[in-house]
Amino acid sequence: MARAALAAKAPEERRERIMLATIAVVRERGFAGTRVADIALEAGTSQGLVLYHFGSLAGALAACLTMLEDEFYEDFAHHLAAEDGPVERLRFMAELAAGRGAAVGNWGLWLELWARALRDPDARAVRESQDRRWRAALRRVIDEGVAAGSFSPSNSAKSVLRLAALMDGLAVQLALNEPGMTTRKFTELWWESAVLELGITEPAKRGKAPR
Amino acid sequence: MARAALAAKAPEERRERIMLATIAVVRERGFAGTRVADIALEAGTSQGLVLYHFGSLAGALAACLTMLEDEFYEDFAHHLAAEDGPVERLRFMAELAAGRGAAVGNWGLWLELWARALRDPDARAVRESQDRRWRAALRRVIDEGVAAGSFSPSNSAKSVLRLAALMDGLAVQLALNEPGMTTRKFTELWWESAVLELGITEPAKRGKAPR
DNA sequence: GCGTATCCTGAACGCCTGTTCAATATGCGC
DNA sequence: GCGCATATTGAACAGGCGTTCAGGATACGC
Repeated sequence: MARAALAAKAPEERRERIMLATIAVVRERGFAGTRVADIALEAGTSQGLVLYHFGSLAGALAACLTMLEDEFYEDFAHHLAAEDGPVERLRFMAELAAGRGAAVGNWGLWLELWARALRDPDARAVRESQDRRWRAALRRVIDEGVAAGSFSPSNSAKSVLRLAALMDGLAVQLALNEPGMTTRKFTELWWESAVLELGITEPAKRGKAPR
Repeated sequence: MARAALAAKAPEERRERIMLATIAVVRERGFAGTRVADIALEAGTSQGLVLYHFGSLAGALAACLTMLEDEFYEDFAHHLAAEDGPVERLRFMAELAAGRGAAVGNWGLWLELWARALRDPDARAVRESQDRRWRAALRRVIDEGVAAGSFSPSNSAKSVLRLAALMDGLAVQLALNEPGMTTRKFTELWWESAVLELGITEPAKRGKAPR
């Protein structure tokens, strides 16, 4: 029984280890620089096995993309629900976005994804889905804040677009280590914009809200 | 004499044609997908000549990067100076950014550049230089507006960062053809943000300023 | 006109790398 | 234990592609 479970799981574990290795390599070398040999080395398996499980290098990359997507969102939704009010939730999103460097898939990976999405339909689908989910979450938090009287945006749909876009733009600088751009600065700049956009009055209890 | 001038220029023209071809191919296939053969075909020359002039594929790509940089900025600086006030100039920058799709090097190329800048020092230098120049221009326009009494930002340094980042973020959506994101929407969203950030009162005379 | 430096070509070379495959190992049902 | 299905390996293969190179064209100085 124990051995049966192990046996049934062992290949699955190998498979997952390969996916994790793929993410690691992509993060280090980029999509264009990722080789089957690198993945195999990182995963501690043979090249053949990578192809056995995923059919091709492209297949492995695609699998790692969808894994990234799910992984990130699972964490996010879980933690977001734990926050106890719209202002806190918004604050949480700001900090999470700023911290994507440390969390799963740093922003560099996102830049890679954007560029790849220009040509690869899989990448495009993943990034579009991510984006949609992120904006929907933002939208929900803002609506909640409006209902609670904490926010008073002049046009909440536009505010969602702008605040989401601002995050992406700040992320570019963060990912490229623009001198002067830090996680803290990211949060600060974005939060001030949110305050301006949404007319936030009540300060967030969590985190060190700038000004 | 005429022949001498022709002879002296012909190789230079060939060289430039190759650079232009390189840009064209990169725009179509991306950096990772650009081959020496593609460039040669596009330029109507032999593969050998590309290597003769630029030493290597990487050399050709680097040359096309710096060419892109100069080309864009030349146009920009020229037209910006032609506008006749801070509000108009700011408006011009918004429209130019939104229209980078049509102008030299569409936004897709920029995404490529960002991703490449993660690993390639040349790309990083180009994109950093571009970014710095763009922000400096924004800064100058804003300062001018403050001096003229048209703008009253609470913190102009931060406004520059945010407005520049917002452009990049909106650009991602534009480059990826996010449904609902158009050149017009780009300008509209950004301009409203600028109004909010800078407390612009006087409307721009040029262009169809939203609201 | 002739030699020479520069420019240009296209074929050949050789490396890199994704993929295939035959052989081997592993574990499970019986 | 036996046989079969699945998993795993590593070596060989093949195609793509950057780079090299030997040769030819071109134009200029003399």
